[in-house]
Amino acid sequence: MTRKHTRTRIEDIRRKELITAAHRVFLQHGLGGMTTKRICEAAGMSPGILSYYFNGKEDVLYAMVRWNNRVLMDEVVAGMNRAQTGWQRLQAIVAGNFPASHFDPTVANAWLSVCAASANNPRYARLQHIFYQRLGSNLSSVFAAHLPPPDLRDLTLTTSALIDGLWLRRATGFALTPAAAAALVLTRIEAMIDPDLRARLDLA
Amino acid sequence: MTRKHTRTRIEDIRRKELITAAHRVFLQHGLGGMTTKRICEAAGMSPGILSYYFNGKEDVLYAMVRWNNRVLMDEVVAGMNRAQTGWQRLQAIVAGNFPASHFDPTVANAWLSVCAASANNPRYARLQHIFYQRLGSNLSSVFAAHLPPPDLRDLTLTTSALIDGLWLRRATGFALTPAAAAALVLTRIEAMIDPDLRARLDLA
DNA sequence: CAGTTTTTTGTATGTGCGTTCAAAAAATTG
DNA sequence: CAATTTTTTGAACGCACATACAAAAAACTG
Repeated sequence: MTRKHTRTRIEDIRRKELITAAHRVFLQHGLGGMTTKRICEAAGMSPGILSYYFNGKEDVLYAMVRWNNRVLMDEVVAGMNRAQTGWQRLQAIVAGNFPASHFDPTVANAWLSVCAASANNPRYARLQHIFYQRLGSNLSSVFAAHLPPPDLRDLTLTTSALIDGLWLRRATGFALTPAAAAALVLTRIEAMIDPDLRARLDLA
Repeated sequence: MTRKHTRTRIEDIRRKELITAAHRVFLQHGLGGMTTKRICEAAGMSPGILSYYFNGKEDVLYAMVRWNNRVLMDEVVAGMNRAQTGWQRLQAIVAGNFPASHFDPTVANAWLSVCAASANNPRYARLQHIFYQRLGSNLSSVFAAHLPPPDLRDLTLTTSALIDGLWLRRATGFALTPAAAAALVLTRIEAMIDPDLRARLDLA
């Protein structure tokens, strides 16, 4: 039992070390630049170790993307919980999609390479799907009581498209701060809803 | 002279054949799935031929992306020339960015893989830059006389981000027709400018 | 048609990758 | 400390690919 326990602990430690190492390589080289050698090197281990703790490179990448998505989602939820009004919840959602420490060309490109890879990787596609659904349900929690479903659908689509598009432009090196990006999205949302609704969001 | 002429003609023909073959492979497999073997096979030629007419695979890919961008730009310009009013010119610009025959998940993914590759390929990055600048200058030709530079800049950024974002969503399989995408973008632009300006665009 | 040049072929070569695995090292146990 | 199990190593293998190149085929020439 003690033996089993120790074994499991080390296994968990190594797996997490490999995942975070993979994340570092990912941010620096993008999904295409991630090689077994580089990941293990970044983790300070031998190349062969990867197959011992994972079923293959794909497993590490998937775990890494999953972990990364999880962190981002948690930040958004935390921000929403701190919010008092509907508009503040909206601010938290938008701001959470432009994390100050990660809205830069390198990270944007890395994220982009995952989107591109989703085309031929159902597991990545699934993670992306979940991500979009989460964004949609967050926005719904703000607007559902005030908008008919078709308008809500349009607003959700526009917002997510706008966010993605800004990330894409950032990937090309376009000068844009996280705050400016968030402000731009919020301004556009304001232009899309009627002033009456906008006012009500400051109360609820 | 005759000899030289013939040689050049065949060279041009083969190069174009390889480029269009590369384009077909590109649309089907994305940038990452393009191998010399596949390209030459699609062109009905032997694998070694590529090195004879190009300096390497990168050259073919670059020529292909360049050619593709050119075709898209030409369509937009043609549409703009047919337009009578400012609003119609805007419609042409937006519609031209959602070509009916190419706005589908496969093409969107292929395009996305180029964006991802731009990170480590200055030549692709340059093509992308030109593409965005062209979109910006087209939009400017509609709005420049009516908007101060900062507003114009914001409108251009929002519009291009929205367009890119919709392509990105389409890449994930999101159900969206070219017409619906164009209509959505136009609706959002309408919401961003004041009604007076909107009315004037139907005249000029 | 023989001679010459252009074009095409298919194989050979080198490279980088993911994965495997026997052996070494380290840790654990009695 | 010896025995056993767990963990790590690093070289070896197979595969896919871009490219080079000598040989073959085709086209052209006088």
